[in-house]
Order: sequence, then C-alpha cells, then structure tokens
Amino acid sequence: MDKRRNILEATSDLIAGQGLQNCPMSMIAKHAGCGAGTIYRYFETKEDLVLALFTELSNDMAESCLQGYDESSCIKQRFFTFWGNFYRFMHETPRNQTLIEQLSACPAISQELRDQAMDKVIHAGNKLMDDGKAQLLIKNMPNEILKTMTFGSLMMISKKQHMMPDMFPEPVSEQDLLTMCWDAVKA
Amino acid sequence: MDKRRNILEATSDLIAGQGLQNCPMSMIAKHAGCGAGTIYRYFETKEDLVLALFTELSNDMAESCLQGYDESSCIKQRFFTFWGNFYRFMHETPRNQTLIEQLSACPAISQELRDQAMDKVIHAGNKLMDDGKAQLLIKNMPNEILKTMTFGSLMMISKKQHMMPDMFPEPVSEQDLLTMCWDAVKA
DNA sequence: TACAACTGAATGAACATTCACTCAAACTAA
DNA sequence: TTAGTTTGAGTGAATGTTCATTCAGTTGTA
Repeated sequence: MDKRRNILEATSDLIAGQGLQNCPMSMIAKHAGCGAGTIYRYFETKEDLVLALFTELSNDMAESCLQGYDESSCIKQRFFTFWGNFYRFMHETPRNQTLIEQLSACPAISQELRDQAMDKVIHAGNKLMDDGKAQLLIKNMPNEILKTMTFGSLMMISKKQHMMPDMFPEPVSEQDLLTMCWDAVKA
Repeated sequence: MDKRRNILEATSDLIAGQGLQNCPMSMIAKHAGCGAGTIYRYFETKEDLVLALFTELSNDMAESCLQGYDESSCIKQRFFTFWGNFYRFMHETPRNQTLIEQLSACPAISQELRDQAMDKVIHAGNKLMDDGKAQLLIKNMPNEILKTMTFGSLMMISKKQHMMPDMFPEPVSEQDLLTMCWDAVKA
C-alpha cells in the first residue's frame, strides 16, 4: 500500500525502458496504478520525482559497492571487491545501468548533486587509492584519474554488453575485466 | 551563403551549450539566421537534422583518429597514436565531447546507426588489436572488450575534465592516460 | 459528518511542423 | 533592351500535439 514506492518503481521501469524523454506523468501514473494527480501528493514536480529517484539509486549503488569490503585486506583484494561490486551492480541489474545513464544526461540533476551522490560511492575509493599509492602498489597519479578511468571502463563495458549482447557471444569474465582495470592502475 | 552549413553549426553550438532537450527549432533558426520554416527545406524533421549532425561528427572523429596512424609501426606506437588522436579529439574540442555525449543518449539515433558510425572509428582498432594479439603483446581477449574498455576510460576522463575542471588542478598528462590504457590491454 | 486520500478531465505552455505568402533572380518574348 | 512571367528559396504566424500541472469532485474511513 506504499504509493510512493509504487510511483518510484514505475518511474524506474519506464525511464529504463523508454528513456527519460518518453515517460510522461500520465504514463507513470498508469504504471503505478494511480491517478496522475496522486503523484503530486508525493512529489512536488516531475523534476522532484526524478531527483528522488537519482538519490535513491545512488544510495543503493554506494551500499552495493561496499558489500563485503574490508579495509584490512590487501590492496588488490580491496580493489577487486570494491570494483567487482560496482560492476555487478551495473551488470546484474541492467535497469541500474540504464537508469544511471539516463539520469546522468538529465540537466535537472545538477553537477553538484551528481558529485555528492557519486562521492558516497567513490569516497571509499579515495582511501583505497591513497593506501595503494602509499604502498607503492598503485601508480602515483591523482585519485580522480585513477577512479575515473576505472569507473569509465567498467561503466562502458557493462553498458555495451547490455545494449548489444550480440557482440559478446561468449560470456565476459568479471575476473578478466577487473584484472584489466587493476593492470591499468597498478604501479 | 551555405544555409545548410549554418543550420548544422547552429545546432551543434546549441546542443553543446544547452543540451539536446533545450534547443527548440525556433532557437536553432534564430542562431542560424533564418526562419524556422527554412530548416525544413534542408532537413525533413528535427530528428533528421540531429541524425545528419551525428553522422558528420562521427566522420570527423574517424578522420581525426587516423591522423598520422601508420600500420607499419610497432603495436605500441600504433596504440598510442590511435587512442591519442581519439583523446585529443574529445579533449581539445570540448564541443565534440559534449555533442557525442548528448547524441549518444538520444533515442532518435538507433543503436545500429551508432555502431555503424562508431565502427568507422574503431574498425582500424580491430586490426590493431588482432595484430597485437598475434604478436602476444596484447591480452588474448575479444576485441570488443579491449576496445570498449579503452574507449570508455578515455571518454569518461575527458568528460570529467571538461565538466569539472576544478577536480584537476594540475594538467593531466596525455602520456600518463595512454600508458594506463596500454597497461590495461597489454599482455 | 468531517477529513484525508485519491482521481482524471481540464488548462495552459512549449514546441515541431505547416503553409500561404513575399520577393529577388532567372527567363522569355517583344 | 525591357516589360512581363515564372520559379523557388525564404519566412514566420498559425496549427495541432504533447505534456506537466491543477482542481473540482469522488471515494473511503474515522
């Protein structure tokens, strides 16, 4: 009986399925099983709704990334756990992948909010990189570069697998992907 | 006096500046210095206009990537030339970066057209990867993975530098970025 | 009854597209 | 040459559509 939940779920499904442009409030209402006006009892505007969705998704991602992440493990182990979690979050639930993609291109979401949300995910990543550099296991480069390159390659590979599965006839090994990322950043 | 040219240029500027959503035909017409109706003498629909822009941009990118690319050089040299060209195309002309970003999220551009356009760019990349694997210099993995990961990381890093310059107080060395990519794919 | 939650038709704004019109250049016939 | 005629690029107000948002009315519940 949680209408707010229904509305957020419906919005997720529709944005992931049709794209942000092609999901009018009327359609969201229909999928959520309520009238269009009801949405406005829970969200002031459509922009508000999209923002709430983005915030929720970011939190989910942050939580996923830190599952089983143990800061007392060795650097390589931490790297594989953290980015493996991230990759699976995108890859096992393609809806997440598409949502992040769509919402990232949405002008309603300010760069500030985007950073703030992403920072939750990548904050632990900063410490990981710093520790790795201190142990001379990771290239001595700005964290922003190390993180962005890893993030970008995993994001793109999961996107492409999702959008063009034909191009990957044999399943792609997560280990192999993470090893490529590790090779890129390791000293 | 080339109206078509003017219209394409105006569209590029506006999409890069305001985003695809925020550039109505009326605004494009104004910037191109013509009436709204005139655009329809050159492009059947707005979608058509956007498609033409995307095709043109893809061709530019393909041409850029192959500048000074010599297939008789060694693998590492070819890798650095090819992907260095790609990175500079994005990085030196942020408009290109933003345009690719905006147009990639546009549902009007079919996955098919996108691949076709991208393939022009990355076709030479396939041979590069195959040659590299034959010489045991590059990891024995599907080309699609090797290319997508490299493409993704360079794309993301140039995007982030463009959108959030504050996060990169010191200039980022192109050599360092390419070395990271090379380390990721090398055997 | 009162009150909150809910509904979906109605409203108005934004926008792609159309089309009746303008006018300068090209062409023709004298 | 020149007056008359045709052509078609160019124009922008008008049209029709798509939506976000509102609100008068309905339903369910205490």
